[in-house]
Amino acid sequence: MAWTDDRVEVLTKLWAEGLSASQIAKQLGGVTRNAVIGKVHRLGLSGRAKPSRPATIRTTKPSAPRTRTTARTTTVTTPSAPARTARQAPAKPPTPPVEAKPLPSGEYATIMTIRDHMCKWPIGDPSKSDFRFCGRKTDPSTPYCDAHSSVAYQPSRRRYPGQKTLGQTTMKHLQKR
DNA sequence: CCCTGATTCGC
DNA sequence: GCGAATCAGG
Repeated sequence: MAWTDDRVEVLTKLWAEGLSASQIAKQLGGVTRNAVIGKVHRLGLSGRAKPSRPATIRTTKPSAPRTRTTARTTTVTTPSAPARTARQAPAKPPTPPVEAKPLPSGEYATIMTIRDHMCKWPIGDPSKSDFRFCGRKTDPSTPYCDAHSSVAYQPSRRRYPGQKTLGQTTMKHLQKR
């Protein structure tokens, strides 16, 4: 399929809107995302919202030795006691009553800012960069705030027949895979 | 493994 | 000019 003027127009528009190449390709139809990207480059509009990102320097030369110019240790100033790793995902066996809610105050705790007495309920995907902790105030005895404690330690309502419900005796349920 | 864009190069 | 193949990264 040829790049007609109006198709290019659509491409340009969608690209400017921030759609991904594959999405644009899907919408245009008849082209792959590679085609879209290729066209985008040929049109000279490769980087759209590039806040201070001159160009992703890429040594793409099969025969060219790669010069690794890395080594950049981020200096981290951790106040005091390092936050213990908050593990254990929500774990929704029978019924996930409440999902993790962001802070009402709009604040979030990151792995950097989490401290003692801050709720360590995970919010988001730990593998993502937007991973946060609840961060609300907690009792000294619990890693979670009230709301999240009630979720985390919820006594399994309906257990299998023959098994008694065990209240909140599960402080140390490790999750293994 | 899914996705993203970037680049190369034969067509 | 085009875009598949490939690469590099998230």
